[in-house]
Amino acid sequence: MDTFPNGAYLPQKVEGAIYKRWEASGFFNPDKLPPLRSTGVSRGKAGKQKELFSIIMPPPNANGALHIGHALFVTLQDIMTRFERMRGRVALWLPGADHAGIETEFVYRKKLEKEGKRWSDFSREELYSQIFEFTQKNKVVMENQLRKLGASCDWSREKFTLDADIVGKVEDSFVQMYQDGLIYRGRRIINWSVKDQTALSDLEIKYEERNDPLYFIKYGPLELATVRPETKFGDTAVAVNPKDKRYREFVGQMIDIETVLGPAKISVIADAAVDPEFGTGVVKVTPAHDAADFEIALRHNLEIKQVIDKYGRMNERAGPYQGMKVEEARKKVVEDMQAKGLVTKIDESYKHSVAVSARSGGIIEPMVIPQWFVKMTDKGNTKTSLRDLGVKAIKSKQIEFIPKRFEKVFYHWMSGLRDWNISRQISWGIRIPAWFCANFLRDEGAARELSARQSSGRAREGCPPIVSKEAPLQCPACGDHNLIQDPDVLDTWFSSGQWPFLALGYPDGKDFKEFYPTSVMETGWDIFFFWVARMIMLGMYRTGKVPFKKVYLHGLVRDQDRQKMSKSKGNVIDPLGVAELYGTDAVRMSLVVGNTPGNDPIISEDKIRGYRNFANKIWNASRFVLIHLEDTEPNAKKAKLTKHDKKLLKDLDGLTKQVSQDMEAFKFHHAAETLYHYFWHTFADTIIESAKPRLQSDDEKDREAAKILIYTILKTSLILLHPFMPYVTEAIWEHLPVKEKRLLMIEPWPRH
RNA sequence: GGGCGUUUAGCUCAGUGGUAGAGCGUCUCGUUUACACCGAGAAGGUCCAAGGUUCAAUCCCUUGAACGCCCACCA
Repeated sequence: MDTFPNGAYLPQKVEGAIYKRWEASGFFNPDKLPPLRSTGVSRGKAGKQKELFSIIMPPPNANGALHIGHALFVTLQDIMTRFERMRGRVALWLPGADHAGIETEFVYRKKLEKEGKRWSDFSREELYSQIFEFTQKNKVVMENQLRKLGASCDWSREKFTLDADIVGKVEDSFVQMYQDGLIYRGRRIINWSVKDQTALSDLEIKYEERNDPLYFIKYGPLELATVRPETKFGDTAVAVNPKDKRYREFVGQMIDIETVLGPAKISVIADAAVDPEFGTGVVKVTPAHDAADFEIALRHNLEIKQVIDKYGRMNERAGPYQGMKVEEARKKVVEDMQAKGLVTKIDESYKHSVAVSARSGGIIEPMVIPQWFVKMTDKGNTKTSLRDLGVKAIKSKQIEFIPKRFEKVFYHWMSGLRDWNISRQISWGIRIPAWFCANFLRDEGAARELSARQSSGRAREGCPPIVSKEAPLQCPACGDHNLIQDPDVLDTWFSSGQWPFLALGYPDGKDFKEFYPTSVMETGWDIFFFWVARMIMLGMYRTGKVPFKKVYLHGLVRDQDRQKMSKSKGNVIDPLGVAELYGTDAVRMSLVVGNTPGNDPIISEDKIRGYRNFANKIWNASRFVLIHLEDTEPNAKKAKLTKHDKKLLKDLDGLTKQVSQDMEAFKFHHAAETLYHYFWHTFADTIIESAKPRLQSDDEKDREAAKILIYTILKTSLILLHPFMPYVTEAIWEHLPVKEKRLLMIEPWPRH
């Protein structure tokens, strides 16, 4: 028994070697799984149909170390995979890593800053290769961390979102969607992040409540309220509600107004979007810098006049205020208007929401800049309406959410879908496969001076963009040879939204044909819209099938005070650190027990310690059993089981059944807790205790019965516990006196 | 302004139309040779509130409260 030392279980001494043995066995690879021993039939053959299980790992961002949230998904997905493998399925868990465009670019910017270098010191190509190297290094670190956490994924199939074949397929999708009219180059109001110097999608911004003064300003005969007087240079109308009797006489008129730049004329329009209750019921319309105003401009064909530039400074239209930052200009404009007596009132108590970049916190300036958009809805065309495709996938029950309530969340979000801006003005990512000729660029530049309706509706005067995977030699319309590729890159979620089928080798790959649609997608609810909803829509569009049959959504790991863990708060639990300290199994158990789908789990070091104790309990109870076996399996023929023994073994079957049902129903928290309680308080505290005197009995048959009893229960318990606590169970399994023993990871799950 | 969720023991959470559950914590006892990362035992709950359905409600329905979250073109 020297390989099975006394005393405490020391995970640090066994985990590394065990993972190596698993990996070397090849059993992570579904192609290399051996037949099931119990039946002798080949794995996965139930009837003639192979029973497959597949799960695609949400690729972690290759820009840093894994955090506790990653440990949570590893635990849940590994539990599923190990369970399915043991019950005989051809189980594939496909790992990957994400280049994570904008996030990685920001991380790398900070890294450069720390090193005293500047982003602008490098060419685009230099930066790209530097960041590529950076992600490759991180990827290796992450892979080893995933190993440490016990992930039984098939490393031979690992994919990176920038692998050449993946990039090619993403470009194919772009081209296809362009041809289908699902992707278009559009001139619409977008979220411009001044700080980040890129456009962001609606999901990448958040709203912060601010207290800004509301200025009441004279506009000739009218008076209106605004928080942004500095944008008045971009006003192209004044709007009132069509039902508002107060202003009826002005609608359709040009009114004379006095401004800080002198007298001017502006038209008054009526639009239902104006709330007569707000302020004076009159609103200035600034289509270039306000999303609502842009919509109004579309309805009334107003001119779009940009007055703020990409750096958040006033442009030439602002006259004397040109070059000032927005905040500064606001102050000056108000002062000058006050001097002219144009400000009638200032409401200092006004509260409203301001859009900021969710990532950097920088202010969002709505602007009209040409971008690439994915059309989310297509009236009447259910084949190309991404929204219709997505809704259909859920309505038809081809996809089931766990927990179910996310169905409602999904429909709700889908109902309000707006077109998705997928171009980012950054370097790191998949470059947009579109080329522009001089004519195109001239035309797009000129379009800035056109009205909303003109620029969106008119036939192009210039050439269209050339959307193609390969660089074209010349513009087919004008013959220009000096084509430049669109400098922008794709939103990361555009590529990761296609991950399930891309990672499996769509459209011709063997894995794609075999494993798609995948069995389950397991991820956090925080990226439900970003990722899950888009995978569903893009999967349906591109492959005609759902990307997965079930979606299991876990929550955000929080600390004892329910706070989100973050480095700045200093409340993070480093999963690798605690795994080293208390053992991986303890960390995994603490992440799964008491954690129901869709809810945020709370984890503390105390909880982890509790399961460290449990691992130790398993270790020692096993040691006790093995000491009494003296290295041989107990002989059933010699044993005389009592009625009570038989009842206990029947209870064990009940446990197996209960746990199996829980696993199949994705109630991992319940299965884990049931096993914990059974092993410790039923098996160790009661059954082993009462077996002690019998193990000393003079009656050989009674002695043998006691051995059979505790050995049988131990064996079954180890199997059932293995998906949850793979290391300690495998470590003990090595010492069991089983003939022709193989790894516990492929031991058949008991019948139930 | 819409929508979603939560509310059960001191803490973290399960759970069921039929006498309320676990872990941790607390208290008492125990130096039993697998384990002190242990064992035996105990205390501790109007299951958020009110009303309804029912023979019976913590669970189903209605209304409300508190807390949390998501969505939204709040000038």
